Amino acid sequence: MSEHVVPEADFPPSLSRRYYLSPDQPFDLDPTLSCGQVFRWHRADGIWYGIIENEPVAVRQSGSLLTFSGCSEASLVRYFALDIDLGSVLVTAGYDQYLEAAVRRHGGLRIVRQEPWECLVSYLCAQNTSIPHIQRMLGNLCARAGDEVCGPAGRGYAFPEAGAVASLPQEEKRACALGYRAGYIHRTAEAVAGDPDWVERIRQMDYEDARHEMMRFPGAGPKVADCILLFGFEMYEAFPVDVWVRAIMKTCYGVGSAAKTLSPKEYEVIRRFGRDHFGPYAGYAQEYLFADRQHLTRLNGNE
DNA sequence: ATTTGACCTCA
DNA sequence: GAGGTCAAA
Repeated sequence: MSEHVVPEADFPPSLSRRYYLSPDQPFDLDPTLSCGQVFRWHRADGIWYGIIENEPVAVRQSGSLLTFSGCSEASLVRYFALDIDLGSVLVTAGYDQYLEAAVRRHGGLRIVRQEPWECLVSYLCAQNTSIPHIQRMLGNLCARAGDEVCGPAGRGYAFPEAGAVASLPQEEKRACALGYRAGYIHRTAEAVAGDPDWVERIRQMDYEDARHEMMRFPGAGPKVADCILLFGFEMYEAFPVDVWVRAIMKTCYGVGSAAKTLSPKEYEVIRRFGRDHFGPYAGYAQEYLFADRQHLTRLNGNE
């Protein structure tokens, strides 16, 4: 697994820094990093390894204590969104019985602040496949096109800039197991490399306009656009609808059809319901419902 | 304007 | 068939 951050010399790094969570600041590393919002973290012996701002980072949690190394406290707080008042977010998001059950089982899950470019590529990869495959694609891409980075927490690969992705030879891309997504990623990388201000432009738009703008990238449809705005741009009203969320919304809220495939029209109906029902933090509600999918899709909806 | 099938890869 | 998208009916 050389594409991941690995500790130097095969023994755990000394996690020299400490951060204490306050009692009114719920946070849990495990559900946050394993819920499927990020794909480049991995856990070994109770320690999570990943990259924040191009630096290898190691983090461990025991209760309210976070021990970590490789980045500053400010970077850690920012990345894991520890400055967000999760309690009031979830109250705002409409605390119904389903959300309550999901929060009970996955408490402390936070939406992390991903880099927009990495987030964009990640969700182009994420269409129509499984999480292990997504992890493999991104790991391959970083190992082949990203710079190697070292630090006190270990070593790994930075996520490659758009220019580096665009200029990665065709056969190298194929070897990343991107499949037909390679074409999307190549053309999107070219567009981004030639438009360095794209992030600032999106940031200045409201959610609906940003969504429209995101869908101009090849391979970015409604689902991908909503994921990037939610995970990469802090637009918490975004309500991505995948097959799981669709099933949950049907089972628990009676929204949507029984058709085999999810049409653009039905996507609109469900995301609008989500936004209206859960409010400006609908995306947070979506993450908790998604995290609890195996439970929620087994309900009969009549209780 | 809506619906259908192909698409890489891996399970 | 999968945590979709696109282009062609």
